[in-house]
Amino acid sequence: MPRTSEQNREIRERTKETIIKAGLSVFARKGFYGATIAEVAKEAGISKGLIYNYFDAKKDLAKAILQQVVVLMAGFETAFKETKDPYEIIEKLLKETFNTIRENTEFWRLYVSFALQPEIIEEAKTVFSEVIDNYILMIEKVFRKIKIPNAKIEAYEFGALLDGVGIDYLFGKDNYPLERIEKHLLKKYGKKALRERAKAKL
Amino acid sequence: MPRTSEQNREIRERTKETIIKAGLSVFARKGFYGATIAEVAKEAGISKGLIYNYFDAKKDLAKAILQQVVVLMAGFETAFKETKDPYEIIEKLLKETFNTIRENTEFWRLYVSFALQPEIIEEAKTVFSEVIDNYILMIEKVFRKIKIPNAKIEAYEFGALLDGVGIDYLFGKDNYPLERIEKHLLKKYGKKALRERAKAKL
Amino acid sequence: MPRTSEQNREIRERTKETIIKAGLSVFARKGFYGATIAEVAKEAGISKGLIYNYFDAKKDLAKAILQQVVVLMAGFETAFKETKDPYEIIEKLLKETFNTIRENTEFWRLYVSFALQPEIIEEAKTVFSEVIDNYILMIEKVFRKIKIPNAKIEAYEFGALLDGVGIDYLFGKDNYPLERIEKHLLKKYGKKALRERAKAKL
Amino acid sequence: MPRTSEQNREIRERTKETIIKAGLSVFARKGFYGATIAEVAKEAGISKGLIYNYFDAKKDLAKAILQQVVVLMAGFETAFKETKDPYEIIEKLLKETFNTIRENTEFWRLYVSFALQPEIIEEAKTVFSEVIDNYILMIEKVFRKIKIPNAKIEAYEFGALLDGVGIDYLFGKDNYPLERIEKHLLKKYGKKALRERAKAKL
DNA sequence: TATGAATGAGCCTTCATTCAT
DNA sequence: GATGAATGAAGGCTCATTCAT
Repeated sequence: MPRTSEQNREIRERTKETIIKAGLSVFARKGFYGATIAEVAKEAGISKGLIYNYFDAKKDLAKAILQQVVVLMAGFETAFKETKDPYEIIEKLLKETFNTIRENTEFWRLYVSFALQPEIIEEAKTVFSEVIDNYILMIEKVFRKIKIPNAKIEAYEFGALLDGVGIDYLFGKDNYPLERIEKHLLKKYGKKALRERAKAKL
Repeated sequence: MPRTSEQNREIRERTKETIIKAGLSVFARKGFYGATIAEVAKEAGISKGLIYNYFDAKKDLAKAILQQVVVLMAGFETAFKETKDPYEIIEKLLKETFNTIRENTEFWRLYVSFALQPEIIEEAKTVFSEVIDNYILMIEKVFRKIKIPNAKIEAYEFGALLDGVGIDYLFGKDNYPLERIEKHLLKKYGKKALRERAKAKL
Repeated sequence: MPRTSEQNREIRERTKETIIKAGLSVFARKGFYGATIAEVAKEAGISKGLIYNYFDAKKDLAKAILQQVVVLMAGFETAFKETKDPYEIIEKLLKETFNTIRENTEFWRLYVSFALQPEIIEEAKTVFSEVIDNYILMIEKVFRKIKIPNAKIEAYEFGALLDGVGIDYLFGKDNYPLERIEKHLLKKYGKKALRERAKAKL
Repeated sequence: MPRTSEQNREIRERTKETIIKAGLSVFARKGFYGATIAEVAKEAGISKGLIYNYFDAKKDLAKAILQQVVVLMAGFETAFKETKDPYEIIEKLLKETFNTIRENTEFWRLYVSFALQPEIIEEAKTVFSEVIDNYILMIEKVFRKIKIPNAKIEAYEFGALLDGVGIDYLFGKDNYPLERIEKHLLKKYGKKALRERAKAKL
């Protein structure tokens, strides 16, 4: 008895998911060139050939993974849309970012890798630009709400700061004082400090 | 009549230089895996084989390029050793960094690439860690001199900030408000602002 | 519908066989360095890449061929384990060896090549040493059984003699009086002659 | 002042000698394919280029080396032309051969290598055939003189025996009972034994 | 849908050979 | 005659991709 098309759809979806997940893992660990279709297949527990049933080429798998990364990052942002208190948003954002840096280091690396090698996936740059822009925009709004002067540029600074911490941590993982920096920034961008900065301008 | 060994030394030096320069360019554009020895040779205007007369393997060329990058960065630092006024150091440092980001974008990219792929060159991580550590240390001293509280962690923040700006600029080059951020930071880390921060602590 | 693993096993076995056979032929004709993976592939009627689906490196193919040679030689020996009459064993051994020299000349050449170039396959020396040792040991036993004095050293002589004939035949194939030497040795190591030698000692 | 053509001739001769000597050494150690022109040059203490001033190609150097080997072997033979006593000739021959096997192992290997890979030097086979033929012929004469029956075929056997010992020694150097075999053969081909064999036939 | 054997283009590397000096 | 920098052909090996089943 052949499968119904509904069953097939489900299978396809599940398999695709599996492949992307495996790809995410392998790509993050090895980078685009270092990763092998064979290894992705192995990690996914399927055959090499099957991957080509779902993706036309290695690059297309990378594209799908990129999308996944974007989705994850988007989810990361929207998580704060419900939070009302702007100070709380910032605090959560900081904590969440530091957690990501700490725990999903490889994931971070993938994110940077993609962005650094636009020759692999043209879309990468555009896609990430958007993500970053949104991120910055969100921060900007928050800053604006709490009357931080120069909100826009301060938002850029905030974003760069976190990206920079992430990068520097990647470089010198073992000795990087990630915790201390986190505390430092939590204070610097804490309610009290931000309020003072807002006042100072007046 | 054979060439004198002096002549040969010169030739070798020049050719090596040529290769490294070409390598720097190609590696920066394509990344280690994306770059091809053939392309490096073409860019250098020499034969593939000749490269192996100077470097044992692709990795060794990468290593040499890495060294070059380090030398440049080291020169970058020492440039400020003569400057006495701490406020001036910071100003110069900022301006210089922004110039590098703006003009040597590809160079920047290579720097990050290397650091992100320690599988390629083991030394990369160590080497960059040291460079960064020195950089941070220098800033820390300056901050300490002008009584910025938390000098060490502030130095880390400063370094991360600049790295982050560099990265974000790489991501979204065309729309990134590099100039405005530069101005912003020049103010934020300007004499006046820093003095206030020093006082504030008291 | 994918092939059953049984089918795959069969395919792999057959292909591997094909490759080894082609390798044996090409290696014997050209030697390890002279032989080309491309040529082996061509001789096997497959693509270059496929060889690496079965062997990690050229050396490993050589190793497999070496094993094949060893298997053949081992089979060669065991063939006489059933024969009881020691004189018959020697006669058969001689005839068999001369047949091999005559008909499997290339095979012989490969055998010697491998043994002469242990840089290529470390195991070669060990492996062949064992084969030879066994061979000598077998002869020694036979000699001992028929009371030939100095059985051990005579066995070494016997082995050297046959190896030497093989080599000399390789050198000067066309003019080498292989048949006459065979007859000569059949007589010299024939029942009658050996019995006399045994008696002589008394 | 330019060199006289006589001086030049001398220089050329000496240099050629040096190259061949170095080549002999390197080829013996590494085999034809394993040896490198660069290494030969280094061993000779000259430049790569200079070799091509004396030999058109690697093969031609090999050919010259081959000739050298032949000369050495020929000298080996002629050394006995003066000896009158046939028994002494055989004894000397045996001792000399075993010495060569023992001390000039690498040289032996080269000899065999050349003979085994006629695709490298076509002449090798012819040349060695001649050498061997002469060798055999000489033995044959000696055997004939002392009335050994079947002198010709016995000579072939004698030659094969020595070649075989050489090969087997190459295979299993460390454990091969070279000394004992030497003694054994010295007895077997000693005056007393040979005389008996001569008588036996009558 | 799924498998993995098979293909072949492409890349790194070696090294005999050439050539400017 | 001598040097060694430079060339380029060739070969080993990898791996994305195809295809028969």
